[in-house]
Amino acid sequence: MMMDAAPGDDGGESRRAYHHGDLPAALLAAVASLVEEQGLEAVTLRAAARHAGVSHAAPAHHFRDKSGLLAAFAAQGFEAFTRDLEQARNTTEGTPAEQLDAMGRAYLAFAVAHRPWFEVMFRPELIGEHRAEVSEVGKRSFEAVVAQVASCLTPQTPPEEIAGLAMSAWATVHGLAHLLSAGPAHDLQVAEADAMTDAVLATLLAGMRANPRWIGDTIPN
Amino acid sequence: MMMDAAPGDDGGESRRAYHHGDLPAALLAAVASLVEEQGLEAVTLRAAARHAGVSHAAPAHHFRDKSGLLAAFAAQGFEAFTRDLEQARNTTEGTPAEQLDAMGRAYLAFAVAHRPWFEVMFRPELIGEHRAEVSEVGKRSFEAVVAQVASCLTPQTPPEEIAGLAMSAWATVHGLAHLLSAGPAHDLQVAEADAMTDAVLATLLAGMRANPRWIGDTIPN
DNA sequence: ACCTGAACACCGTTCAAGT
DNA sequence: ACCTGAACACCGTTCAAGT
Repeated sequence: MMMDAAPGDDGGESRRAYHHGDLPAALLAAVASLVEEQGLEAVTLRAAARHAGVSHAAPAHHFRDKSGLLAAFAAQGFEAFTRDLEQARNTTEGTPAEQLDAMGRAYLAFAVAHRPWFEVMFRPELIGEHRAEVSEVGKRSFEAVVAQVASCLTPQTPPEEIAGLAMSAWATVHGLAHLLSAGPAHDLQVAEADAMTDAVLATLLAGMRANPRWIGDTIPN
Repeated sequence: MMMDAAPGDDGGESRRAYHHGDLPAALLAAVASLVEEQGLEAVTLRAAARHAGVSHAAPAHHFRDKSGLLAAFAAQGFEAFTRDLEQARNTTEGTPAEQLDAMGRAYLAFAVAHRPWFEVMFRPELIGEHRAEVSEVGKRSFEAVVAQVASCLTPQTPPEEIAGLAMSAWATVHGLAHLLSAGPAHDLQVAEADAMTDAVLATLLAGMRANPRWIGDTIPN
């Protein structure tokens, strides 16, 4: 309430809606709070509509179906994710390897801090036919990692080799993130999470350092 | 039909049931074929009951609720999984490192060949309150990996260090498995899967070899 | 003990009808 | 254009009643 709407300019297809300034945004916010408070299973179209104060049929006018709503939610997540990854790199002064390490920790921090987001982002069956729009933004996250891995390698490194090492980094951190999320069910103590993170990142970086193309420990001039 | 039931001995709590010799087993088989044919979303208690030829209320007499049925399904999965991992080690002659590599490939093969099983096994929210029974068997899978990692390290290696390296191996392979499953949604070409597997396992083993405790490349006497 | 049928409170989706 | 209300076919779960 008390939104400072742009006074003059409220042009053609702007979002002045029936009950809200922006029902799509209200529904996405509803998804976020539902998933935060009651878990992913509690996210239903009807509950989101209730949360936004509209009828259960209203969401259909903005998202084709439930997976459309979740796809939009996942896309938002990937944008925040990419932002976190890039910020971790940009605020870390030091070697490319140290920046890559920081990105790995940012990855894990995101997975822990925004578990539901993370879950939707990597569960393609939830977004059904809407994969295209999500993989668009998801690719940008992956490219951020690839770029950093590339900066740890000699400029002549062929793309397939960069991709292989980037995949190593991505898979390692992603797997740890997944296990730390699902882990409590399999007796992985969260108390050990920090020690595990250090150990896993150390092994990953040691493996990358073994590559003859590695130059990640020298700050580029 | 035409089951060779034990002729004499069909003692007290044996599974001679109403319509089936074993409705619980029939329901688990129904879950397997449902998930195989139509995906995990198609798995409902009612559909499983239909598949088994019983009323929709029948499953409640054998599994407390839907998550109970899925927990039993996941437990079956972990047993098969452990079997595959141990078989990969036992049928690989060579260094401990080569056996570990074989286990990693068995892990990935399982995830690809039994994607739905794999999915249920590592989605704790699906099994709800029944985590205990699943983590019981799940722990055995993890222990198989830990044991093999331990055999790649000097006997004096402290348990925390073994755990850290085992977690590296587990997380790396698990992450790759997860990405290869969810990957098609994020433009990871399956065509590259084999190359990625080789690259990721090579980096993992290189990282483990960098550890001063490593003795995995010599066949124990 | 094992299973059924009806009942209840929820879903997602569709569609005529309202403004 | 945007939203509602009713309707439809599905769920999971419970529970009296049957054998």
